[in-house]
Amino acid sequence: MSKQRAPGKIGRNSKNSPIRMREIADRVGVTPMTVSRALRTPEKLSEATLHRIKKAIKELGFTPNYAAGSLSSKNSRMVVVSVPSLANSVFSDFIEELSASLNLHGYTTIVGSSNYDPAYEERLLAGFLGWRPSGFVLVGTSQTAKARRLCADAGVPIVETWCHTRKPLDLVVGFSNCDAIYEMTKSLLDWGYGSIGFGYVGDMKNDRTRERHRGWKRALAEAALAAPQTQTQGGSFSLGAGASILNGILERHPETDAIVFGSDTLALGALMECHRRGIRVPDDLAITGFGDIEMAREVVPALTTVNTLRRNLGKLCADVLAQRIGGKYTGPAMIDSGFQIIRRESA
Amino acid sequence: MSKQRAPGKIGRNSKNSPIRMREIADRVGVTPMTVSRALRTPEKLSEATLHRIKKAIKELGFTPNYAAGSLSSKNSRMVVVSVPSLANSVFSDFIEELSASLNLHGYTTIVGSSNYDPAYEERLLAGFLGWRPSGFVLVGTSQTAKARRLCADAGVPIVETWCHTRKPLDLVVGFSNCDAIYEMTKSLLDWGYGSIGFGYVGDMKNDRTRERHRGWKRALAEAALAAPQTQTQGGSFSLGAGASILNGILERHPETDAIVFGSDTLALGALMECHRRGIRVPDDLAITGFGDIEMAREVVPALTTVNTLRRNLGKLCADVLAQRIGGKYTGPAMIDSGFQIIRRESA
DNA sequence: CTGAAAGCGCTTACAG
DNA sequence: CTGAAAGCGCTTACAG
Repeated sequence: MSKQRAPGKIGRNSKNSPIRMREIADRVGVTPMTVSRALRTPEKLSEATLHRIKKAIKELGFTPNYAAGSLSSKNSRMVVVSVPSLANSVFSDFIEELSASLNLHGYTTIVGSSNYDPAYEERLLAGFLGWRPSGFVLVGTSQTAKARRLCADAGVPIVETWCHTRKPLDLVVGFSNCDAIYEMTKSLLDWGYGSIGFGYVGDMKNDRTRERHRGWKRALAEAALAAPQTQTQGGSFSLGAGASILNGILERHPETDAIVFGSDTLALGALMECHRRGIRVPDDLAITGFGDIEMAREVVPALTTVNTLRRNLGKLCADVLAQRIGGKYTGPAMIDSGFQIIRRESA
Repeated sequence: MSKQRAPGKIGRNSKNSPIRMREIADRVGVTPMTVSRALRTPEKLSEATLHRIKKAIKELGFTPNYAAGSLSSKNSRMVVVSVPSLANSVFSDFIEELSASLNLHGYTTIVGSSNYDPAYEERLLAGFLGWRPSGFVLVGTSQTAKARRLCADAGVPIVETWCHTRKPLDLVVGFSNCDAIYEMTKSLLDWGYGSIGFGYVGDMKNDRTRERHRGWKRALAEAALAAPQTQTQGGSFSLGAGASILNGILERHPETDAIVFGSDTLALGALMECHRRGIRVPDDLAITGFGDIEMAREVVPALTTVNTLRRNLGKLCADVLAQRIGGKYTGPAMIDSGFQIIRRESA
């Protein structure tokens, strides 16, 4: 099927007329400044002039050069978003909503996916700084110290999200990971489970992992239960990691009757492993996740999990950041976006 | 947990020293032009000067202003990528690899997710044009005619991917959707299935859907089999849609012994529905997907599917586009990235 | 190997 | 309501 035809010249179809405000202005008989006003502050123009300019813009197919605008106004209208991963739909849904909402406010979104690697995240953020972003959205607080300084020193609004924190760079819009897992673990205790493990990936340098772990431990401590069963796994948030964690916990603590996982992906991987091993869920073992991705609802048995309202959160972050950039934000420095425990069949 | 503390002033930590090439130049005792050369063409500088400039850049923490560079060089080093969705990991994996590779080549990636809505995609692309991108990566060929014209008229390299096409805008790097589903359907026939349905979402305006449908039909025609069982579903590529499609096909064609789905998500949704309805897979019904997402490998029974090597494809698109932008691409106008039929338990 | 001049396409800050 | 001048921070295209 591979055609060996060589590619053509670029720009054949191009009109090759670099349309600037100058061209619009000339056609209408005004100066470029008036064209600029038609785009930014149309209310300052006479209706007749505005109408003719708009017509010329449409006819000539003019799109203003953002780089020029960014340079002269010192306002890039660009927002940098740093997420740990794109592969997990909790983040891709969040970004889709965030990006669409920011677009409505007139901002372009640049997404950096660090793959849970703070060093790579730092390099990405350092590079994005060249665009002189108008604002940042950072998932979590576990960036390197240098990366956090770089963002803060940019002197523009920052929204930290997907977490709570006592030392925000600027604004925080998110949920309490600790409270969410605390509630989930307490619910399991209420439902009669007594030997509850915790499964996660990576290490406690990650703020969300650390907080979720803390919530689990706190709930067990309050119930005067020991909290021995915890299991981690190097590598990434994969289904396979969930299976490994399950096996690790059951090997060392066969009495375990429930496992709280730090993500839906891990929980689903464990659930699949239960199918393979013939472990009945929830009769032999209860499993809970975190995120409420679509598969959580559709898998058999359906997964009990935490929903963190990620689409709402994306819109909220966008709206708050846009207001803050515009100097119109008057709300608190920290907004709790909440969460919901969703009980299904797996626990 | 929500603190009612008001947010602080922005830029408190900011050094408030707008570091430009001017500042670096002054400190070293050269002109900004020499600093510019240190970044773009270091081989043209004396080693001593280069060393001192690099030192000053590091000490002052200088990042060049990309907007200024973009404006003066008419080279934004920005690549626009348009995908139908971020939620499906086939695309998020592709983008992660594409974006990381483009970053290595010195390009910033702007991602637009259209949610399978060509009208929205057109608006997104039109907006991105303001950044004067250096290149485009477009998934599929089903953009609106106007959107395709906008990209072509930008006069920069374009890579169309995730497909083959006879009328490329510029370059094509992708796989044949028709061949892939043809091979899958033929395999099912080889494995003894005789009444094979096809499940998809949306309509035949989408080039990938159309091609996959064609592949299925062709395989059945070659085997002198009728191809009655096809079922679509409005809405999006969700697990729920997969379940609906399954039910629709089985209701109208109870003799169906295999269903080829146009995506893993649909296939997995159908598989879950089989669990709920007590339909044994593959004994009562075989199911195949498209994409080979992680869950395909881990689900029970594991899913037979098509792997389209999306990470390789992302890197390939990035490398080809970067070469083409640099005027160094000498390969064919169309590169076949291939696919693999992955047989697992579900068929 | 390095520099002085001009300009990229906008917006700011005055003026009228 | 509209315009003329200056400048944002780089790079191009000469010069030497």
